[in-house]
Amino acid sequence: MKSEFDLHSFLPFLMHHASEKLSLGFRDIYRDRYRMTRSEWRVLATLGQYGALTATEIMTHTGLHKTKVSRAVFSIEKRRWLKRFQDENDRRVHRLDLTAQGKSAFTSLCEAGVAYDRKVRDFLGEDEFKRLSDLLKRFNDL
Amino acid sequence: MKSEFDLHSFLPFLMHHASEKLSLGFRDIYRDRYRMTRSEWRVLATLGQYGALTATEIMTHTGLHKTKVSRAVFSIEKRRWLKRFQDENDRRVHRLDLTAQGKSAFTSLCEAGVAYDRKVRDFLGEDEFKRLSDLLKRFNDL
DNA sequence: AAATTACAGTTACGAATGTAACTATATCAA
DNA sequence: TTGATATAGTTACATTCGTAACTGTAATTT
Repeated sequence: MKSEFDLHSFLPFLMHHASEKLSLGFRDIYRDRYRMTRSEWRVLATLGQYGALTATEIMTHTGLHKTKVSRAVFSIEKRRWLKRFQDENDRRVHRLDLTAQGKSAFTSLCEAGVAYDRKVRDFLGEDEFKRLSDLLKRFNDL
Repeated sequence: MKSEFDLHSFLPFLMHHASEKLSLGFRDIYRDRYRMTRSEWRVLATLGQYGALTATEIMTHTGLHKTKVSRAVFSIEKRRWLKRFQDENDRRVHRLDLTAQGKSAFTSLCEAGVAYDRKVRDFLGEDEFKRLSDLLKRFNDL
């Protein structure tokens, strides 16, 4: 069976592999250090970076499905890494804010993130790294 | 809380987003057309491209975990898209080969794949597309 | 040859996921 | 105001997933 199609050159396949390699490399860090899942890491990172947000705002920042956000928030709350505050004007909404412990975990993982970033940057080279970042951003408009 | 870390510029995050966008675009096709999962599509594509293989060979080609391969093979077999042949020399091993129906599904999805590829190529531009492919391939060595 | 180790592939089980339904609240329209 | 519709977030349920244990066979060691 022959065809002009080659799985190993198929961009979704290539991209997925590179993406997994990259994601898992960093996942090892937050998993081993704090037993966190990817959703939890993303929620933590978003709250750490932007301060208090609602679950919906976290969704739009991270692209996570609302059930994932809900579960990740619950799990982070259980660790006492965040507190909820009911919104005064809209009682459906909870403001979510990291505690000191949550911030400290965020800071620690940020450092790891920067280090990981540097490692990848060194591997690819500064120019290629930048080029790749820019290219990937274009996919938002696909 | 401020930091030099920005989730939206973090390569694992960027890459994952681009990857999902790309993968899901194509997944719609094999899912709607044949109700297939990603693992099933990959196994089909690999068998279609390389002819009869063992489960282990499929693993190395696709990077899928062996349980995923096992389940995908089982599911494709149930559709009668592949047949198993026990290896003469090693009875642990099964040679897996697509049936005419399997090949026909593969051919149909290949065409869709080539079309999808062209669409992405047009979107990115020929040069950028090539550059991205090359860049992604480098991640195998990370 | 018997015992041990390695390997191909499957299965069991708990964890994570996605869809859809749900609760509670807010907004809009008549 | 009341009734209909929309939204924030959670929960239930079925599916999928990954890890580890398992089965059967082959290869290696003693």
